[in-house]
Amino acid sequence: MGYSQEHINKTRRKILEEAGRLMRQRGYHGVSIGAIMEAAELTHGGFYAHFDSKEQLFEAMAAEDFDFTNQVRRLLESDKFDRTNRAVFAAENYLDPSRTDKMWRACTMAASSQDVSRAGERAQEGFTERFRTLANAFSEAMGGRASKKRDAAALAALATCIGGLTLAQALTDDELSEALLGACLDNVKSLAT
Amino acid sequence: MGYSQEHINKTRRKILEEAGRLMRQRGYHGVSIGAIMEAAELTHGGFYAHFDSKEQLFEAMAAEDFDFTNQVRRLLESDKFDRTNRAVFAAENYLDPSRTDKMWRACTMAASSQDVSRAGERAQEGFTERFRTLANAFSEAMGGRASKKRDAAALAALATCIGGLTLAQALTDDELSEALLGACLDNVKSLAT
DNA sequence: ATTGAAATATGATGAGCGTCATATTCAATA
DNA sequence: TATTGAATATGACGCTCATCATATTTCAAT
Repeated sequence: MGYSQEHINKTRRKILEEAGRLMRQRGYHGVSIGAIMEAAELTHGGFYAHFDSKEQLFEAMAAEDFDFTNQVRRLLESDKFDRTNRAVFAAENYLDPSRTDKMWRACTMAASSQDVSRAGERAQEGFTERFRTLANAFSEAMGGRASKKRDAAALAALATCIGGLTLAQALTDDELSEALLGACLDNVKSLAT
Repeated sequence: MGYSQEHINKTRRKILEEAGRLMRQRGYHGVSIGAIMEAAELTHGGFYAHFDSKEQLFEAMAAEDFDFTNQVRRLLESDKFDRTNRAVFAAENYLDPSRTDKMWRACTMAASSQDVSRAGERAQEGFTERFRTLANAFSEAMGGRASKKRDAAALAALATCIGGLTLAQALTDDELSEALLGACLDNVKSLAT
């Protein structure tokens, strides 16, 4: 009876993807349920068949999130690039100046972390778990053997990348923006070796 | 006739301060004009005697901003601390774990940069100018003589500090949070020498 | 003391919001 | 094919919001 589980999952995922895209772009309070459902090619009322509330949607988005952050993590974990330092390769990818484009707000950490810090504990917990996973992947993708020191370097590198991209997206001066991204990349390079 | 210029200026500044505090804490869309004016001990209608719109208020806040960022900049520029590296001293101050407290969202760069990146060009211009000033002050507070390399190191250090604090504020795990701040500080130390 | 322009307060408007009650449509099952 | 429970659509609710028109208060200049 009713729709197939596959269709339901697909719809839920579509809503999550559009919600993520719009919330990264316009912020949590800058997007309405109606706008999200419209982007998912549904009507506003049906939303509550998939989520209990807007807040719960944000929690799911912060935790699952089909976004660029996860792409980077997969890149870090892939063993296709082990010839050289994978962490540096990922950072080069991440700090690409074209990411500064307003339409390219693809990384939740660089676009919505401040919304997360204002959200409830559940959203923060999901975000924290994702961050921890990313930090581990980053550390393992760096040079040298596993150590507290390497973990710390990975944390600093992450902060540099995410902070750099966040700030670059807020600057109007393209020259300054690119200088910032370049400086961040250099910093990651020296941290990774 | 009417109120003294001093009183007007004081009121305008009070509104700006409360707006800054509330917007850093709850986000641009999370605060109403009414809430801001109430915090400034005025009523909502009088707002438009001081600002044309909410957007213009945000522009003024991003540009002037009586916040912790400016305190840090003044610390960087002060020559009271020239015995050792002022940049490291400022970073130690900035990356204090107690800043993670939700009530302590004092730095515009670590609390509102994502709102700025979603705002109009005027707000971004003011923010950019403030960032540039801060970056220059940071570079001058670092070890070694002036150079492009030192400027780049200052940019990376800024991204690390601001990114680190932003992320730490979004994490629920205090241990991870402190490890992150510590790793960022270590990174700034090595960048500053 | 009077004045008057500007700051502040009051109240209203129209739009948009999250949520929910209800109706309709769908497709897997019997 | 008929049934049925869930997904989706429609429409409405109460509320909050930014903004503005209007009234009131303030106090420096006269």
